[in-house]
Amino acid sequence: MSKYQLEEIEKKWRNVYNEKKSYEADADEKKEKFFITVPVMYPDGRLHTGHMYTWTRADIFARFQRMMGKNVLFPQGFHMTGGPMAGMSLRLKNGDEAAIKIMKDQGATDEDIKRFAGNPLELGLFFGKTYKNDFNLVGISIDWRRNFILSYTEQYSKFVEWQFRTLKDMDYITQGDHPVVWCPRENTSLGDHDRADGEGESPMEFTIIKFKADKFIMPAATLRPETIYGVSNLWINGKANYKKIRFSNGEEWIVSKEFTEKLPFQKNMAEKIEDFNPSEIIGKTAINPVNGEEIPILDAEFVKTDKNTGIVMSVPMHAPFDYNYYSKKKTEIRLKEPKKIIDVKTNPNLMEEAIKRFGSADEKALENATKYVYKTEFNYGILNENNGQLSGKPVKEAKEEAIELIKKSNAYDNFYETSGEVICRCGAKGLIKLVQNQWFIRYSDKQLKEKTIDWIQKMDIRPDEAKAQIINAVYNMEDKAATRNGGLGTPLPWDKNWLIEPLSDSTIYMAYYTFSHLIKDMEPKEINDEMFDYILLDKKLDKKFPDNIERMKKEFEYWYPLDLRVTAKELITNHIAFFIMTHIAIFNKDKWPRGLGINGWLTVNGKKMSKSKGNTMTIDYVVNNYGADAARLIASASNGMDDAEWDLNNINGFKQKIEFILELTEIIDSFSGDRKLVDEFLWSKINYLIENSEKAYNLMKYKNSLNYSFFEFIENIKDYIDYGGNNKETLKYAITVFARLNHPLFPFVTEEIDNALNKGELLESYQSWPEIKEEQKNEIIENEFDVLKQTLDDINNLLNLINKDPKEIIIGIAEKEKFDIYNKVEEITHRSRDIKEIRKELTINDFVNKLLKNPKRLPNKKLDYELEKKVFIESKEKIKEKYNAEIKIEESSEEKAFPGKPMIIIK
RNA sequence: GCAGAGGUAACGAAGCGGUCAAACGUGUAAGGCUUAGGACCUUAUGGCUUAGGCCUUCGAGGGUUCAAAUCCCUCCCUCUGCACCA
Repeated sequence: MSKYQLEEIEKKWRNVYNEKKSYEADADEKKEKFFITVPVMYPDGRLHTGHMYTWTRADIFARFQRMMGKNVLFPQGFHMTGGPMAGMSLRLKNGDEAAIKIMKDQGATDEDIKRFAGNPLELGLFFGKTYKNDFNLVGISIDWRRNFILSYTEQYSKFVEWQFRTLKDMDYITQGDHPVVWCPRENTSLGDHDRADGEGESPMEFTIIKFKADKFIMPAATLRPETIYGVSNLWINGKANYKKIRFSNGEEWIVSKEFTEKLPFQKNMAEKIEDFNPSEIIGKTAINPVNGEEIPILDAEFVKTDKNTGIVMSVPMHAPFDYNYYSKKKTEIRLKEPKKIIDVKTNPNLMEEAIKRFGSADEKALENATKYVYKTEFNYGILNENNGQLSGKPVKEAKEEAIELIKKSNAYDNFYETSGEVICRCGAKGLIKLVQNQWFIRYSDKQLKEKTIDWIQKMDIRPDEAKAQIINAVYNMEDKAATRNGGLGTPLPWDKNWLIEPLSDSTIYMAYYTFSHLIKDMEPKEINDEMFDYILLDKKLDKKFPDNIERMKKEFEYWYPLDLRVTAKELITNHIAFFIMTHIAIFNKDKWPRGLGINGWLTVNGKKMSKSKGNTMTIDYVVNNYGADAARLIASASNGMDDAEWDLNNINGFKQKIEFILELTEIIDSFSGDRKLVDEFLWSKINYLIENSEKAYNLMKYKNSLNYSFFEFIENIKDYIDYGGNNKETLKYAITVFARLNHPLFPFVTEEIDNALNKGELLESYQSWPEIKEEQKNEIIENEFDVLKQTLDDINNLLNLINKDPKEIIIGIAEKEKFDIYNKVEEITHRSRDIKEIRKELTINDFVNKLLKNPKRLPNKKLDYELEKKVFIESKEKIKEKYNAEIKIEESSEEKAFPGKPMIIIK
């Protein structure tokens, strides 16, 4: 009959925790506080165990801190700002079958789906509810009173407005144009997650150089304006559709038909668009705006019209495509020798070399050659004497100056294209829209960066490796577009056409948790900036605030700053950086965040657990089948930022060991022996285990904590019994400590065990973490029991070798003199490991020679002659039982009897 | 491409100058228990070895050191982020 009735146990303690409101925390000046958060969730689908990973890790820390006697606040909010939920709602409204199936698979009824279709918020509220259930099931210790929803909770929107006005007052907000990948059909920006294809592609800026030809302008698009002095001709595709467009300033451009369709997304509308036949201009000349040179306009089929303007400037000596086609043309008509304008010292004939190496037979070959030439020239090229004002500049630095030059000649413009093809989920091809008058947060601010990096150096970051990454992220930070025009969110207070986007309205909301349960009762219109200035920035105002606001201030003052923010590694370069920087920008120094915990993914068979891979398990499934405590094993799957492999096989071993402890708890009264050496051994070990698990918990290295607090702990209890330990007090103490060390990991079953033995208070409710007792530590005893263990191993080995049942086993302990020499050498090793030096301090004999034979294996732990003997004598009965043979323990002067390695004779 | 983090036995993962053939877990194998299977217990799990021994290993190659998985250099491979997107 199984002792581990996990369902009953977990239900029982879940109820107790609920009744006692164990997770609800309020300001209490008498207790030290600890404030921990995990980022808000976007409730657009059911949670699975992969999500659980981060929250369980945070919860373990929260419980650990409670046991250290701290008043712990662990709140959790949701957010519904942004696009995807609105997108899903829209898809449901359009009757998209795939979308409907996704919802149904996650437990939504037809009724629900109808509701979602009209209102994305309904969808969020629906899943939000399931999240609360799932969290409670697993025992995530959240204070739900403080839950709120970004930016659906009206009071919170007031907070965000305050945040943005404050940033604006501090001059951290600017306005400007900004290119984004855009879906022309859905009329919205296309984030990576909204794309059917082309993840990771981004806007790429091309320079447009306006070449005059007749009365027209031939706008050539290029990534390399610095090659302007090397232009030999322009290319136009004689077989493609071109248009002539006129702008309000009177300029007339010749461009591809496709370009005219993209143009409105980035520039002012053309006044007039007419068809244009490229043959009208082929063979005529254009003027290089920088040096006035006349160059021919030539026909080329390779010119693609769906990229850029459809007009290409040709630099044969530095672009393999141009080189290839120009060479061919040269045999048809008379053309000038192209000019070489970039020198690379190590590769004087770079172009020939590239063509030879990659070939010129097809596009692929030419593309590879192009990559090679561009890269080499960019890194090592110098503009030679043919470059007018640019002569002598390294290619790396010439681009900006070339653009200046082109601007001066009134020939500059620019255009954005996607860096690769992007397809929207709706099927439309993505393009670049230049969003105008976009609002930015100035994260590029140098002083702010410096202050932030300074602070990050001082923060507690777990694991340590994450620190460099975060500093790097801040260092490279650019201005962040903070608004968007679609989806859900809080309108920007001074420009209500814009909504504040999700990564910008979620940088300091942790402060809101401290009073979210109080502000909930206020009418949004009662809430104003003055009040937030007073609560959050401690601005002394000539004004008396009502009691509720004083209470909010008190909560904020008590709980803030945030002690630990726990999140997965992919948020480092965006959310985490924004979060720290905004805190530093807005708050006083004593409110800046103190710590971070970063983790990797949860993987199954090496693949990230995610819905799209179909390798997930829902929370309720895991809890119902394996129990909440076992489900929490997830959190100990890894120590740091590396991905953590989740293996259900681990659960069996866990359960079995728990049962062992539960059984021991039940029969605890049957242990009635006196205290012996082996008791001292276990007491000493327990201190070692407490120390190490505490260290591991503090670093959030839960894989290590599990090792110490669980596996090694049980091994030691087993050893204790194996070596003849039989004392009730010792075992009771051991199991009590065991329960407590494991409580953060497995709250329910450990509460049960502790309660059965001690009938005390809840482990969550007072300083229940076991103390380390220095006076119980005894290194030599631990060493001598290692000797015992090692000796038993050796006996096993020998028995395997000789393969017979032993009648008698003689264990010969070395003489006291040998121990003295051994310990002396051990002591000397701390000063010197030079064999010659050690020899000087000893009288040489055979034993000393043997001891010093291998410099790698010098004595390294203290031993004790009396103890070694006693350990074996005390365990004699147990050894006898084990091997079913006569056991003789005696002193031996044989060579084989070594301190820490008794002689073994098997008869 | 740029930036950061990693590569340890069948797998996950500790160790981060000497106690290292390498914790711990999982898997696998043998024996025990059981009518049987599962679960459980014991033992083994780099190679060789009929008395506790020897040899070869910590991505690859060099180097520093009496001593390197651990420190330094070069190379190869994997993961993460690159922003308006949750």
